[in-house]
Amino acid sequence: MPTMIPRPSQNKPTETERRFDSLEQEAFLNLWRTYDRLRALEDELFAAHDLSSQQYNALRLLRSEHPHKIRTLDLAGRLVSRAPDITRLVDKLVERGLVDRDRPAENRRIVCIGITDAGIALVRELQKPIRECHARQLGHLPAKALRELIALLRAAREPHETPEGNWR
Amino acid sequence: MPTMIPRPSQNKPTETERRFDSLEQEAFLNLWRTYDRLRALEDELFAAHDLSSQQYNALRLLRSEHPHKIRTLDLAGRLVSRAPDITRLVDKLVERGLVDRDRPAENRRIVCIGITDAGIALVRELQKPIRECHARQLGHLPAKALRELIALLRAAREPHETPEGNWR
DNA sequence: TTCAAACACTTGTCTGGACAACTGTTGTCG
DNA sequence: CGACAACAGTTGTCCAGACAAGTGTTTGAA
Repeated sequence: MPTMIPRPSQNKPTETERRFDSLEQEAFLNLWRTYDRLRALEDELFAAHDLSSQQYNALRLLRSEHPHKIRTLDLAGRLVSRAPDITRLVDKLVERGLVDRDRPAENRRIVCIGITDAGIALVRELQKPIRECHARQLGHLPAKALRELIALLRAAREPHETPEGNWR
Repeated sequence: MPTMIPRPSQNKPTETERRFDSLEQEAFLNLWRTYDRLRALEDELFAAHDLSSQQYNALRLLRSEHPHKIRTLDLAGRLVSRAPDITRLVDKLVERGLVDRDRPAENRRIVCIGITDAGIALVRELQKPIRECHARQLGHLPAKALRELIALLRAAREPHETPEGNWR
């Protein structure tokens, strides 16, 4: 057995000691693995509608702000996952007529993005299948466990959220 | 307030009702967000060594099997994240001399991959900075919380793991 | 024995994500 | 007023990830 973390005594190695370098690493790799497994289910659903999860995410956020429009970089900052490529992400949604952009005359630096009726219709159409998908992902856990999981995840990333990090 | 899930009574909306379509969705989005935030820290470290987390993952796995070699698709199946592009992932590691491949004469269909001394040296060199990185990611949580988190994550993905899914 | 099916990758090709460099716009300070 | 920095995106370019189609190898059944 190659490199292994030092242990004080001769007990049998724990799961962490056998497979991971630290408890924190075990937690992170479990997080990564779980995300990967669960995302696969979602991806399948979104792919059937030619959407990525990030695109759907943007639509959901824009719908919740409707009829208000929001700035491009605001949108980027509120997505679940970091999105340096926000321009082209929005480009594709515009091409499909799901959102629209406009550059207000009073401040021509910014670009405001809003969801169209077609976009709202799509989100509406997806609502039920997505809820079912989430049920397949996590429906086997009781509500209590889900709430504990949510609380622990929040605590886990808390130091890494910027104060204005208002994702959803 | 646009589309919102029906509620039985007139209490004030819960966090879930205000921002998410279901508790399962809230859990999944928290999982995604947390993964995204924590991964950013890791990525920075790996990028400094021109590695992706998936590549490091492969190296770590190969090192743990050293001096045995393993088949390409075995390797792919044991990575944390799904890797349909395993060939080219390994290509890059071969180019850098971190792993080597050979095609055994007794079965020329398969390709076996092993880590080289240079690969072992790199993993060794990275071990300390990575442990520190994991501490930055999650060191603020007490061990008890980490263990609870790990258990919940395991339970969450359990139905979505194939029986032979022996990732690490 | 031969030939089709299964296996284990490999390659072609496309799309999306990442960073950096660039453009146009607006504050702001001498 | 004029120049320069800061802002808000946008574009160029590269690289990783995904799927599908292709290649070489082996098995196994007619």
